[in-house]
Amino acid sequence: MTDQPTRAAPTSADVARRAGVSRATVSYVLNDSGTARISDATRARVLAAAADLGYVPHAAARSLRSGRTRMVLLPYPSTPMGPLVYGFFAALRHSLAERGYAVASFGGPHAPGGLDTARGWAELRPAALLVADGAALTPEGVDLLRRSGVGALVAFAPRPVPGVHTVLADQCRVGAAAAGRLLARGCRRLGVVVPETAAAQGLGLSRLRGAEEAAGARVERLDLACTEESAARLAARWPALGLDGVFAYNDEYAMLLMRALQDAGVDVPGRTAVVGAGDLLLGRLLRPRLTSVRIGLPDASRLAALIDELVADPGAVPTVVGELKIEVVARESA
Amino acid sequence: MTDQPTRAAPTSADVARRAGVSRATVSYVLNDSGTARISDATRARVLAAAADLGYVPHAAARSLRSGRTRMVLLPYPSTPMGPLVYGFFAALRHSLAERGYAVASFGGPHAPGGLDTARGWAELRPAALLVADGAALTPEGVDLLRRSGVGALVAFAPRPVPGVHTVLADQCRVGAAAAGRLLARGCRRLGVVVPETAAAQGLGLSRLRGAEEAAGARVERLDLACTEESAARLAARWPALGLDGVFAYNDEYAMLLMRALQDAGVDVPGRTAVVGAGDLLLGRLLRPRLTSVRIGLPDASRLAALIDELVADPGAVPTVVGELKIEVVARESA
DNA sequence: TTGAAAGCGCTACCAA
DNA sequence: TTGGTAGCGCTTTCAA
Repeated sequence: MTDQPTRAAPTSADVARRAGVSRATVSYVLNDSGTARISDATRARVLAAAADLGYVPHAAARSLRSGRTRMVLLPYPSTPMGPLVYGFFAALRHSLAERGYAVASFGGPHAPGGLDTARGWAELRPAALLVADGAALTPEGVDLLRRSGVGALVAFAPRPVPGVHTVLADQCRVGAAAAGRLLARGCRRLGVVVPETAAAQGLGLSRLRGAEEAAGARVERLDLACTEESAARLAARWPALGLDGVFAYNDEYAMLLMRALQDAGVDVPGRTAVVGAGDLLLGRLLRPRLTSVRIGLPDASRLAALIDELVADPGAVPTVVGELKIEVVARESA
Repeated sequence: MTDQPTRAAPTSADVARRAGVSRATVSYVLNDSGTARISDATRARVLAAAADLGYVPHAAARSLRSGRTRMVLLPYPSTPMGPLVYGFFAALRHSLAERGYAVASFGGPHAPGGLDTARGWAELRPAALLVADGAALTPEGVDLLRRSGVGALVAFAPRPVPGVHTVLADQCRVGAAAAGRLLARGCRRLGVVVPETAAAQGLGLSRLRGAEEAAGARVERLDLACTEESAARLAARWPALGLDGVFAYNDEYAMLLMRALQDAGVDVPGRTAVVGAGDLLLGRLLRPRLTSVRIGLPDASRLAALIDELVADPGAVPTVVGELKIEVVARESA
């Protein structure tokens, strides 16, 4: 411990005392309040005092008193974020910051979307909440959040969530689009990769289901970990599997699998066609160039505008406010 | 139920009224306070009332009253996060959550590390602050944060930051290690890629400087955008550049450049050796396999433990608390 | 075992 | 143009 006296953080009362004015005046000056007109001399004294003391307003006190927050909560999804989602989050942070919101991402290893999680979000009394993983939102959770004063409640979910503005994001459609492409190319026996990572498995299973719905019983589930060894093992089984088309979950797994198949002497796409998802740059750098399912997320600035409106008018009736654009980008691998 | 629950969020006073007890009792029950012993009957009544009303405590009010927070602030760095940093952040969130902290990531388009940014962080009165981009932390900013009560102040920075527990993270060393590898292989004229993206340029220039310090004047700066076109343009100039070794900023840029060089008929590593950074899985999938600079981040759980200690004893003298482990993973490309 | 009451730091209404 | 002041919702000491 240093022998320096630990000075407590200065409060607005300290600033007022130093400037020789009241706390109200300090508040007026520091918030540039239009209601009260402060003389330039007083204003300067207050500002100087605040700067001298290194005054920093207390966000919790402010929001407690004012009853509202300019915070948008953007919890981390339970599935690992790829560059796609990460880029979207960054763009959204940017757009919302332009509108004067602070975007906060929280995320622990909690069960996503459950009542406890919803309570944890509600405790922060955010102005808006955007849930990437909206399927897990329960009606009780939605009710809790609404009653706690969350103005804008937006979720990505496969189907409309009652009481919530929903962006339709059905991962099945990704699998269906991939399977559709493979079937159109004449593939008869399809494989679909499901990541072994627990966190990514939910997404993988949704995509698998979509492929099954599109291709019927001609689909084989392929569990794959994100390692060269796992891919090599899968590739070694390939002749026995007898698959002529595979949807590899996403572009990264596709790169992993394609490399293993090529190393095992399986011609792509001649013997087996491969489809990825995400349409990342890396797919265009592979040889053969990777056919991929493009996943078009909503426009971040438009979503920010929507959130802004909903915060201003929290009574708006929840509707479907957007949808993922799913399309196959055909290249050489399938 | 005699009356409809109000639209406004119920407070602990509402719970107290419904349970027929005082607000103090409600607080005791809901916080499992050891100081006061509450009869089981009362406890049950309070819990039932809270559940009925959908009571959610108000985090701001709680932290205002108690004067402390269990929040660790982990602002987004100004440089775009790769999978390396993202994974580290996720692990840290996990470790800190185990210790009862909520990790919050904020990030707007603020000037990183400036005084305004520091004030923005200080307003939240976090228990701890971990700055990835510590070089921009000014002494005034550090002072402000300290005085606002931040217990643990930890930063990643190229050199020790006064008043801050620093993890030494000098990006020059990445460039130096790459250049060292290339020189050891006998390369005479080196290129170093600097990303054109504004956000990544700072990191790129640091790595370039490190390479220059290691290799003297034999280094050529190569600006490259993250697109195939940009890479093709660079590759077309390659014969004129006369370089026999290149450090490509990171593994992704290395993949991009290597593909362009190969398409332009430049043999890798025969004609030009290529080194990446980050040691991602994708480097092992490329042919030739990518030589890469591994960047070992600190152990997340150890860092979480340190933060926990510092929160408990905020007077601890700031020291260097760790260092990036930089090592070259030699493969085929260099 | 429970209740009354004093604030935490701040904003905003109402007087002066 | 400025000051007094009443709370926002919560925790916690002290009394009952």
